[in-house]
Amino acid sequence: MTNENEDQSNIKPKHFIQEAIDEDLKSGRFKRIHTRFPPEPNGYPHIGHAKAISINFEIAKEYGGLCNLRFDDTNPLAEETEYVNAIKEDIRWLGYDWEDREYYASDYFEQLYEYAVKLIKDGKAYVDSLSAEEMSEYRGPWNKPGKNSPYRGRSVEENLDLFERMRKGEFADGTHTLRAKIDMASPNMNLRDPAMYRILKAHHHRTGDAWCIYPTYDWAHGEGDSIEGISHSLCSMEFENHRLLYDWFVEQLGIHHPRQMEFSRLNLTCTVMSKRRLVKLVQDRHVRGWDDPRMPTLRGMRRRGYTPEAIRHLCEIAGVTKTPSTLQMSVLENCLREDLNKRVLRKMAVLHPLRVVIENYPEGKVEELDAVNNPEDAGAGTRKIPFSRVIYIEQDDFMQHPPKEFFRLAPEREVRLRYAYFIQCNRVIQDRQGNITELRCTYDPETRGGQAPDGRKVKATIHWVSADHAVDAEVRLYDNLFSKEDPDDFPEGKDFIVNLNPKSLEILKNCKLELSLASATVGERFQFERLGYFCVDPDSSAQRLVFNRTVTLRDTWAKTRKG
RNA sequence: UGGGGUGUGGUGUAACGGUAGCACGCCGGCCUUUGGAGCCGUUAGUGAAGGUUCAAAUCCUUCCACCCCAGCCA
Repeated sequence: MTNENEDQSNIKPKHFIQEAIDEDLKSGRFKRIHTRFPPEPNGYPHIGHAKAISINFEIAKEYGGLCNLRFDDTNPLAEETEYVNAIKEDIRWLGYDWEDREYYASDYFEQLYEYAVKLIKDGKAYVDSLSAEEMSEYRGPWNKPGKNSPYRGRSVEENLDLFERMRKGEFADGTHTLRAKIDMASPNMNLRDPAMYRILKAHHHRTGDAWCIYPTYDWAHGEGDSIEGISHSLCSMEFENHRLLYDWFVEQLGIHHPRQMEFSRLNLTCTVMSKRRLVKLVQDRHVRGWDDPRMPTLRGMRRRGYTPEAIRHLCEIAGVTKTPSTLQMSVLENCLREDLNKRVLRKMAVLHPLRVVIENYPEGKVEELDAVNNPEDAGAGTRKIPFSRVIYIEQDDFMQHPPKEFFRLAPEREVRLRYAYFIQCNRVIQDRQGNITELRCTYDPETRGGQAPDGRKVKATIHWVSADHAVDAEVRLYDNLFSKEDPDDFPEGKDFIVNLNPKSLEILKNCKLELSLASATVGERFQFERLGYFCVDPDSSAQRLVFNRTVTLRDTWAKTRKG
């Protein structure tokens, strides 16, 4: 039982769409809330789409309403069944469910045709026979009114006849269009007699060859919303200019009138979101494909190891506003770490192995040491890890001539091997080029488990893997795809490709993992202690494990090292 | 150039005429068998100029900046 005055600070403020919905419910404009997510099946969803998905589904949930999935498939030239499947898969992965409400704009083609006939009969639509170029000329520029098409005055009968023959396929592509008769002088370009149908003798992914005229977005979208009984049609800001037209169509038809509201899209630093740019990255092989772990596509992020929870949380904290904005990648990374830290098992893995021989440890001896699976979750328990005379540590964890802020292993210095013993470095072995190839150390048998009975402290704890028990693996390290926060900030005469981060992918082939990782399965996520979060890539086989680094741990040492 | 929209610390977001708050980042400290996590603290903001008011991020006026629109794309 909570007291209403108890803690006002925990009440989440409502965004402008929620406030509008509250009013609409209060005024009786709508009795219940029904939203929809309306993707065009012409590409793979990315994190920007995740925001639209989450807004629509979350609002429906919050108000006890429903959210439909509706494919906006009015352009057969761009759309494919492969994409509808991909979109469904990604929405489900994000954690949203449209139940049996999977609709298609193409479900409404017949109804739309009848609506169009009604508008023609009412004298509100006409068949135009201007070419695309002519139509553009007649439309005029922003600051001057357009001119009426010479065909604007056709009789209802002639329009009806022509429109029917358009449907029958009597005319070639592009020879006629059906246009709404609104106002060629409107300052809003969308109202200058917008096209409603174009002739397109193209195969549609669902209706096949049944149609050779296809409705435009403006003509189909609001009507689809209306047919489905949508209350709030939420879309991104670029459709704000279309709202007058949206309203005009449903008003003329006298059908259920949903309320369109616009919010600004989600942008992220160091990546690109536009379809055109994403296609270029894939086509020109700057990435391996749509599911490349560096891509902002949901399949890319999934492969990288992102959790749906982290993505949903990002959408939540990004907020819903009309302000154009770009979130910093660190916000996403923080959402991810927050989520992964709580639930993921810790393992030890050495990415850049440096061989260490513990000279006073008996040859052939193996001990099983206890390690904590997740310090954030006592229920995750412990595991045994093998320790022996030869181990690998991270190359970065040793410095021959350490600066004073470095407190890992160095000559004559003692550190703790996590969950094992204190070791001290006695000798550095180098090859002819001066590369450090091996360390000779001694351990203190009294420090088993990591504590010295004499109370002696060490300044660092480092991770390690027993050489004889190590699992070999490939690890792929990812960094931002673009090195510039804004990839579109490029010199004149160049394009965004110049801002690609040359170090966005680094492949390590000789990594040593703790034994228990041998049975890891594709998609499983772990924290490699002191390094970051990693997940098993589908490229893994029984012979060879492949891990992706999802995100690093926060690394304050790396920061002081640079600064 | 016409229309539509948006301006709050570096970034994102609160405030609905009454103490400019939160998150990420940054910087510093505590703690630590992960230089992780956690905890504490610092820094920094109302696009500009006028006006109304006891009081303005909020209301009014003017200006400035940025985004969207001239597809038979969505």
